[in-house]
Amino acid sequence: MDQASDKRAATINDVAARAGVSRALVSIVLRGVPGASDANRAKVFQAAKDLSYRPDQRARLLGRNRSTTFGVTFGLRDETHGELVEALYRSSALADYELMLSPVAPTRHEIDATQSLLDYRCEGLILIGSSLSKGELETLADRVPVVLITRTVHSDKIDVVRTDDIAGARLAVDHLVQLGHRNIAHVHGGRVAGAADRRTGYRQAMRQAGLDAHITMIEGGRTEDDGWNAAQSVIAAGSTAVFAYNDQSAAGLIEHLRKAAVTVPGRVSVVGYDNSRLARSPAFSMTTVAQDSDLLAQRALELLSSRRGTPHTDAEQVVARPQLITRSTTTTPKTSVR
Amino acid sequence: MDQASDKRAATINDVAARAGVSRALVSIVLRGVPGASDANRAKVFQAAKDLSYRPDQRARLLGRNRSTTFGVTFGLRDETHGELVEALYRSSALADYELMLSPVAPTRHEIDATQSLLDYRCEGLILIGSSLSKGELETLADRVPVVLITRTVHSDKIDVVRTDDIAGARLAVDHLVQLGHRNIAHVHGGRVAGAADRRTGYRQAMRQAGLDAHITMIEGGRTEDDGWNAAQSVIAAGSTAVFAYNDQSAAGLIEHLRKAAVTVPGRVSVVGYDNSRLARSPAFSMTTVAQDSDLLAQRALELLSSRRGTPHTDAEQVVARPQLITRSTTTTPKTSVR
DNA sequence: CTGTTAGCGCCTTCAA
DNA sequence: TTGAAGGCGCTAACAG
Repeated sequence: MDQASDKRAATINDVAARAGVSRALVSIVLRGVPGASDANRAKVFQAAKDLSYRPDQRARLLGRNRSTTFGVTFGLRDETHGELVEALYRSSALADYELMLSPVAPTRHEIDATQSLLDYRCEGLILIGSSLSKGELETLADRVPVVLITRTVHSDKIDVVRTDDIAGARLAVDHLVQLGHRNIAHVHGGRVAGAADRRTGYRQAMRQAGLDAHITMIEGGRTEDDGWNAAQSVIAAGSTAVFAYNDQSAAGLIEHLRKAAVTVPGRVSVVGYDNSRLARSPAFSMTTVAQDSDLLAQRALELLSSRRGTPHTDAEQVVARPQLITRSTTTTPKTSVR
Repeated sequence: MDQASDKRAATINDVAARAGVSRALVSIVLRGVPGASDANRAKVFQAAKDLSYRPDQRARLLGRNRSTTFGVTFGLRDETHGELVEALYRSSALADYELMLSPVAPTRHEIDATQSLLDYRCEGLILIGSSLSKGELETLADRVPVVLITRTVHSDKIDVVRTDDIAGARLAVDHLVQLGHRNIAHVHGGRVAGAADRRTGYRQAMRQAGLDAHITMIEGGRTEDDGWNAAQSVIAAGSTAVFAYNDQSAAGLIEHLRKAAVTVPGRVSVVGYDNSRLARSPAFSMTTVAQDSDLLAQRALELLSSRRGTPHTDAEQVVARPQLITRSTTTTPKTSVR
């Protein structure tokens, strides 16, 4: 076994030598472009297989001076980001683009994450739940097409693909209103991406239902802890229903309520957001608002692909429709409200 | 702004031209190796800055015929994998190695994930929670050093860095025994990485406590659903305590128990595994067994770094000690057991 | 201390 | 259909 001793990976030269043809021919055959006899084609394939040859990506992309690679930043701690990344891989399998991942974490700033992607000369960047400033984003967009998922920015240089969170929030609140709730609180997401829209949607729906007086904003966040910490305020406010920023915080809230002997949905109904694993799990079986990850991913990829050559003319805003999923954390109010 | 119109990224030639020196000199200066006058050094830095130049990684790594990059595969759906990846980035910041991520998902097999890493000529592979067969792993190891995290394999070609799960399980069970429990069940992890060791540890600890007769294995898994589904069996078995495969399944189990009016820890104590976000959250505040992610990550990186040149002589098995973290899902049994 | 030269592994004309 | 030559952007060994 000459490749165990000689650990260096096989190159195109090795394949050419073994097949007894020129390097160029190997390249032609392996890329599947016309220009080789069937006999040679077979020889090359055989040789490549024998050597378990795979072209060096670095050389491949460098050589043709294109990377055909899109860079993706995402939060390692954020479960919904993971689902989007999965969806991106699913969609990109069909396209002729590769994906390169660059995680964001408390110890790895988003700027560093994008920089490393740029160092590989990615031809486009997909930023999931970015928290970069508009200025930083536009600086990036000057170098390479950028599309945001799960976050909005008003700039003609940056494409945005997102769910209509205002509509999503309204879906949630309308559902609760229809069930007969009036004291509906919102445990919001603070400054997190998308939180502002969900607040807006909540307010709109409440006003439209004539419940202006019952609008109750409660400090929250995106983690279980944040939901947990909001429980006291929910109880104090005498709400019979809560719309939470996301499923995670809803889960923490539900836990705390139940621990305080406030049954869910018996005494308080709860609606989450994202239709995450947690919400789907029988442990919570949570009524929630689902985003269409596959659609978002697909559109993001399409936008980036279409940006080749065309620089940031006018950016597009793709807005996907959310969907309410009714499970078992919501029901009609038992107690009439004061 | 010539770089907005000319969108092509600056190359080393551009920098050299602007600084009025040769390309080689630029390379020397930018790499920080000796061999340039201070005057030129300054000029090069200035030029590079003006052009906001960053070397092309593909060319850089290709040129010196080393990638100085380790590839990492991980499960997008697995929260503990995310924590390990974070730890890897933390440790690698100190080393002279880059990391390249390649996710595993239902639609992206682990083999494809590793292949893509190999295509970039990573100099080492870190496989988190791999589910490849021993044969597949050894084939990989023939091409490049491989280290496994969170999974064991008995091969002299493959390094393993893991927590002593047998000890971890014993920690959990001993804790319950000391509290006075006797009917202690184990909701196990099935065929998932690490599950076998945890079963072994559970059995050992039970026997050692003279509780052979009370050994109760209950079908589980790694998700909330699996824990949820195990609840009926736990109740049926009349257990006063449960050691679960991991925090996620423990959470599902706790939810179901509470819903069935079986208080935790009042009627049943529960110990999880991993000290994940869920366990730490006040919503669960779970007694659990913690793995030292930072240590695992650091040792994995060290092993790979030391494997340069030295082929798979004898593989090492690094075993980290787990730690019991007592929180509020465990207490002394109230009901005496039959 | 500087610049020239020759690769790294692949792709892409172009002529044979 | 095939092979030779040049280039991608960078590094590194070598003379000047």
